[in-house]
Amino acid sequence: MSIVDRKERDKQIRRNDILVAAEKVFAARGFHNANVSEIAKEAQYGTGTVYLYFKDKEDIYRALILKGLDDFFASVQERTLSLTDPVEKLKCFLAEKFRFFEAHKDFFKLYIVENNSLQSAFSSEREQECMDRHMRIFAIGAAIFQEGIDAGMFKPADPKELAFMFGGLSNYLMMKMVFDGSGGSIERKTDLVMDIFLNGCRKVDGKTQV
Amino acid sequence: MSIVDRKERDKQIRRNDILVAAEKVFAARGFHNANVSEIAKEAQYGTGTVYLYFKDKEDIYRALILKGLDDFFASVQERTLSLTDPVEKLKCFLAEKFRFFEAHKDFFKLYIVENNSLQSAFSSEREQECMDRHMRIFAIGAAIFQEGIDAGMFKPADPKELAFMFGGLSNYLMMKMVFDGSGGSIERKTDLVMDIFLNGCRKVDGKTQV
DNA sequence: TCTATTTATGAATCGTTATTCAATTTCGCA
DNA sequence: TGCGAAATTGAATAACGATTCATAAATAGA
Repeated sequence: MSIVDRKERDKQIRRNDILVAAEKVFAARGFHNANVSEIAKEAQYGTGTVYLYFKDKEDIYRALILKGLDDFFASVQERTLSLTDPVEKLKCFLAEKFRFFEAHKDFFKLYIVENNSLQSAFSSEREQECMDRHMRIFAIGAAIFQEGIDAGMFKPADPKELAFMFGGLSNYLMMKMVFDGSGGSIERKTDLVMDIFLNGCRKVDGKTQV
Repeated sequence: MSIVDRKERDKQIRRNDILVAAEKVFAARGFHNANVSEIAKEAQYGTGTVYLYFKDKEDIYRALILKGLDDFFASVQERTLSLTDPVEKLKCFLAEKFRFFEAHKDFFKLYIVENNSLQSAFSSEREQECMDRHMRIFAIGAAIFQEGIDAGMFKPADPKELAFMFGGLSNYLMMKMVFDGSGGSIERKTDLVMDIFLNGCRKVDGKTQV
């Protein structure tokens, strides 16, 4: 058994080496400009070896997105579950999003920047898997808004729409941060987004309040 | 003169035919998957003809973005200039954004979805022109927030950051609308975004208010 | 109408790169 | 150590598609 086990484990290690290299190369040059031999070289393998672990170039990309989303989902789930207050949950979700993507900037680039433009071109079996993971994460946000609405804390609105906009708001702030390094600490960005999304940017004293 | 003029005018017409075709093809298949002969066929010209009007494939794409942004800028500028109240300006800007992109969905796909992933790969002379136009539009938003802050209507904050997030919020709602047709009327979407961004999604009666 | 000039064409070229595969190396085992 | 199986390799293949260019069509002016 030990030998079979080790082989399997080594296989996973090699597979992972390739994924790590691919993430770097894809993020640096974009899906279309990255080439497989480049990924292989980065991972210190021969070009053909890559094809022992992945069906084709797209398969590498999908596996990468899948792994990233699974990791993100797991970490959000773990931190969010113990909380009950919707506002706290939302804040925790957001902070984790900033933390995770700041720690995985390459993944962020792939996921937010590249992914959209690839959707249309591809339709592998994995495509659906990726979409499932994406929706699962989206659903966390939508559920929190639903809870908040039910609890009378948030205005009645379509929770999916809210989750969508909340995601957009935070993604854009993250983009700014990933590309030009601005935005300040995770704490600051979290508070900023929470404040805008929950309270708005309108000043609330006296006559300017509507 | 008349002959020279006509030639020039015809040239512009042909150039525009190609741009119209390219917008359609790029939006449908993405920059990398679209091919030039496809664009030529869509425009009812031979492949080589395209190269009489554009330097290369990227040049077509850039010209498209440039034209779209110029049109958008002009229409926003025109409608916004006469207003004085920052909130009204913002609302007008947003409504125009929804109106414009809803009328030019293909352009929206190119600009929002494709553009990000192409930034890194390209660096033509036109690239800078596109970025200039982009910044010019962004500046309109940032200026409105600045005015609002100065007038004491908005919370003191970095107007650029606000403009960025405001853009993200509305883009995401637009994406939803462009891709699955949801979101309701322009009026409704505008009000939704304005309300969230200005007042937040928190319910403001009694104990739930902080 | 006829020639010169401009414009259009799409087949051929050329470069690129994903993918394959025959040859080689490594590994497990006796 | 030596044999067969499994894994690795990177050069060769094959497909694709941007760009060019020799040829043809259209046009302007005489």
